[in-house]
Amino acid sequence: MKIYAQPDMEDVTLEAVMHALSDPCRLKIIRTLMNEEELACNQLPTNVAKATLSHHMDVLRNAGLISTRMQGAKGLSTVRAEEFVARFPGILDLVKRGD
Amino acid sequence: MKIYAQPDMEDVTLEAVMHALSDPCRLKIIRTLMNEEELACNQLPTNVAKATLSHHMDVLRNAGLISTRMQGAKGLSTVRAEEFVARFPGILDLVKRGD
DNA sequence: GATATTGTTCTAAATTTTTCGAACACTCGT
DNA sequence: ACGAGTGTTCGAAAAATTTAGAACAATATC
Repeated sequence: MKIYAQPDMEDVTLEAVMHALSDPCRLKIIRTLMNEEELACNQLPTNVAKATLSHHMDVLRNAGLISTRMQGAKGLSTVRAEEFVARFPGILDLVKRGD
Repeated sequence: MKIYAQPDMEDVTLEAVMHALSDPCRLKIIRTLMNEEELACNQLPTNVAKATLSHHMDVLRNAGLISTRMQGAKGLSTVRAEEFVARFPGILDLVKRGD
């Protein structure tokens, strides 16, 4: 069973966050997860191949934006909202607003 | 005399902002400009060639982050702090904090 | 056990970004 | 007018990102 490592929020850099959120596909993923609680990859609204999506999820994880837990064969992901907001206040509000 | 067009802040997208601030060189430029008021390109702390710097300044301008006015042969740039904060609250504070 | 589902990893191609040299235009000081 | 300084633009190389097909591992379902 795959264990997803997530960085300590302390270790996440603003640069990594900015990069993670500079891609339309990843932005869409985060926006979706902010509304829908916990979702598996195949519930996410993308048109990319699964290998590509897997990569995007990795970028988001490494930027401290999401955490993923395995439930059976599925990896359920959520936004690390509370922690993230504590470290980078403002960002998620802007993402949510989305304009 | 070169006139620098700057976008209406309304037209700036979050994605463009995120991209602009995802580069270490550009991040450093903004941080410097936040402390130093108005600076010409050659006052900025970079190790890149001038053509490269010119490109970075373009990216920052297009993301609504800076404006540039000509004074003689120099282009003096400043952060569009007030406008930018009004549209994207939180971001500049995080950039300034810089950790 | 056989088959489908879920998602990762490897490898590589396509695309985008970053970079810079050289040529150019403009301003300033002399 | 000349030379130095400032920065843009063109053209192209280098580097990083995005993308996906195929093989794979693990779980779930029948």
